[in-house]
Amino acid sequence: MDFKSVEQKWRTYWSKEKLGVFNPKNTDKKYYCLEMFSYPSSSKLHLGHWYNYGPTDSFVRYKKMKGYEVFQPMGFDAFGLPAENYAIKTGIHPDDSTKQNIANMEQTLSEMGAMFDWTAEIKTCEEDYYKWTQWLFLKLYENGLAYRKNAPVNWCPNCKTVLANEQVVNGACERCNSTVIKKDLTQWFFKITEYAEELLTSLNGLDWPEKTKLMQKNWIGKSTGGEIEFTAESGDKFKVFTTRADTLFGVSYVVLAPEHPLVNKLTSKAQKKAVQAYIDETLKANEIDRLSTTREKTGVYIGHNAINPVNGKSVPIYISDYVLASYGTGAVMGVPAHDERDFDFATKYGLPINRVVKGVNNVNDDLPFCEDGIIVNSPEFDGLTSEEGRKAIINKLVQSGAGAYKTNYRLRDWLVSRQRYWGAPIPVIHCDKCGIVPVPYNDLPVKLPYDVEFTPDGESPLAKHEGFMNVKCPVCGGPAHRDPDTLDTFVCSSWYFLRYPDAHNSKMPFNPKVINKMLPVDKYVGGAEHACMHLLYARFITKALRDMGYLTFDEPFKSLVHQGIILGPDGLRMSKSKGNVIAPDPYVDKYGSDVLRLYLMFGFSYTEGGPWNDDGIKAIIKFLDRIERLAIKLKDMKANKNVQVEKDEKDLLYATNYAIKQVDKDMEVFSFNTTVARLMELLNALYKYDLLDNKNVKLFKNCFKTFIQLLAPCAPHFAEEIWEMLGGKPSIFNTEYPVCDESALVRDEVEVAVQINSKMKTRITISATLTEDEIKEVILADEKLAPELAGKSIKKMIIVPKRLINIIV
RNA sequence: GCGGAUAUGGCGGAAUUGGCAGACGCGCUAGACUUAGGAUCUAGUGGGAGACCGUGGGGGUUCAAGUCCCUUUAUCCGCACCA
Repeated sequence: MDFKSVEQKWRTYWSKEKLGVFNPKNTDKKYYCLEMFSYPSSSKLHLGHWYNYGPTDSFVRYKKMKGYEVFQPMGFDAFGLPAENYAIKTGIHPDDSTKQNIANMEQTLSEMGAMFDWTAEIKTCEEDYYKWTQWLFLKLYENGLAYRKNAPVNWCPNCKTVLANEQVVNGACERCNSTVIKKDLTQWFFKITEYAEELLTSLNGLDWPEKTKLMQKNWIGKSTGGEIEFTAESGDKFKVFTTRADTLFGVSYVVLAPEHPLVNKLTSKAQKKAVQAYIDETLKANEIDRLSTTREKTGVYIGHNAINPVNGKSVPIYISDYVLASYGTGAVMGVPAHDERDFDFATKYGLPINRVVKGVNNVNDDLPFCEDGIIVNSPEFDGLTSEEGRKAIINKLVQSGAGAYKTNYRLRDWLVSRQRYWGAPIPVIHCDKCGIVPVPYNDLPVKLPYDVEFTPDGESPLAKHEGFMNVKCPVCGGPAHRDPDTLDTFVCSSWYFLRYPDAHNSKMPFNPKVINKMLPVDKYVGGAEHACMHLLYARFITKALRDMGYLTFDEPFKSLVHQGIILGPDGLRMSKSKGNVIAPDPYVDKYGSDVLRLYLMFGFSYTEGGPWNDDGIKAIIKFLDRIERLAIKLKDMKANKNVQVEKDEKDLLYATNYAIKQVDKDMEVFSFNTTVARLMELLNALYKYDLLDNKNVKLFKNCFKTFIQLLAPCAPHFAEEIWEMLGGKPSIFNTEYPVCDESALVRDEVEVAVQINSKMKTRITISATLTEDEIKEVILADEKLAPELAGKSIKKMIIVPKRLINIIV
């Protein structure tokens, strides 16, 4: 088959017939299947795109044949850092390079032959999209969900620029190799923590991979405990958060994060120098290192003490980098006897280690003992369990005003400011008189100016652009300036699924009437690397918009699937530097897009992925060749008068209906490799039937046509061509999906395994309808088993219907 | 470090969820057909002469474990400014 012209022919046909275009009249039968849109990083699709979009398109085509009105949109997550870096390197404007990349990707996406609804395409860098991203920002601001505060950024003192974590290599700037430090900037945050509890609890109702739900759960990191107020000798008060209030009597020191606001004030003169040196060092460390439990604990005494509210004891205040300003209160109490990190710390700095919990029932309670137990050395609380003690101690502190119950989340508010050009400008104006003034809705979008300079010299191109920066205050009319920052691209992707069903609305980001019918997304398919960020942000935005009254659903993605990762032939992640990148295009050129798609479906477990291997391609080519040969043969086969349905025909019908049933089941759960395996089995059965002299041609042809229908979602161009060759009316995707005839699957006899003492002995074929007693009779009469059973008494017989019999002697 | 996952023939991968391990395919072996074969068709293919042994290693539960429990090793993914 000349696949090039065939594939072109059918793509043209599909496009003419608007096969992929959603018909809103059928919204009641809608199936919204969404693949994560791609970043237009280069001009070509890589295998990862193919792996995400190809098999998922087969799923969508399968759903279409099952009678759904499918909606499968595609777009581009077009803002982002790489385009800007590329501009700095080459001078090519991000707008130009991005648009060029998108045009190329659209071309290759169309060659894939996926049934995307291009009429709903989105590009996040276009004004008619980012206008609404800005609208979203203003809505969140209006509802108290966007606020400003100081937060550290990676700062390269040499380039005078903010760096992404990715651009920091071993603590140094990737460009100039200077040591990167943390620098505080006032930045915008979204208050995702306000939804922490709901984001956690409503995970339960989602049809998502369990591991993804678990990762989000851990990421949100709920812990319950108390906030306890210590008073410094200076009179300043600060709180610590703890889940182990039961160990409060064991506190031998407290630790503030080096960034804690009180550090400067409380540090004694004598310790100033040491403390400052430690803080400077901390600014260089990244968070992963700081939280490492095996890293040696370091810290500095600040020359000031604090009073433990429960017993009035004075304990030293330290700073240490293992305490993070961003979690809890930025201060912790040190209980060396019952916490490993505190134990290490106390051992190193010679601090007292006071046991206040004992293990029960002879458990090994060597220190540090971090489990719950019985309280000791804590006057009126001795003898309580840890559980009771936590409550009793917090209750006492509540009365004295020095403590409170507190639920803490590891989840932090979402920092959305980026000191960069290529993103959606933050629609806010700063006025000396009026303060922060949101840009009026009528003035949206705040357009990104095109005429900017890209130099790696510090300030972002927007901050230097006077025409952009200088504006009149919308309130007082006085001189004011724009916010020079742009929004994190995760903001753009946190609501794009809401835009697709109403992509051309120029009055609103979306019409609630439309999208409340079209959403939630029925199936979302994309990489597992998004488990904690994108997927959490999208859930948050959905809930926020719901609470503002725009949406009537609580969750954006009802059902979620992660595809795996295709590795290089060496089993390692593909990368240019390793030289193991496999490009899809040569395969598409040589064998066609159906072959590549089918191989991706057959050669891997979809959710696992794995190393690329050329040999697998051959299997697919052979498979399609076999189909085509049989089709050509069948085409000229004249219907005969033989309409018998005997053993061979029954076998063929069994194979056909078994395939219908299994393929249906496997497609539904994205088990594409077994889908193709079942199709190969059916083809083998068809070939076997073809060997017979005396065939029922009509039945043969019908089974083959059913086979082609089952194949169609997986090899769409090829199947259309064969379908047409056999006199079928295109498009095959408008035909009804085959229905399994269960009666063809009923077997009179079944083969069961026979074990003696759980060891496989033999297999016997018995009638499928036998009762347990009858089976026992048959077994005992079986001559193969007689010698095995001779002289032994049967203790027990375990019968698993239609599968196995285990005789215990 | 923390969080999440994975490990099955020479290879990619199956296994109705505790019930015949290795579906389907690649590769390999033999045969058929052919002027020819890196095409096609047919048959075989976990290891071992064998009793038996086999799902990363060790231990356990069970009539029965790839599947459940404990423990251990290796590899991969994410960690909040890559998207």
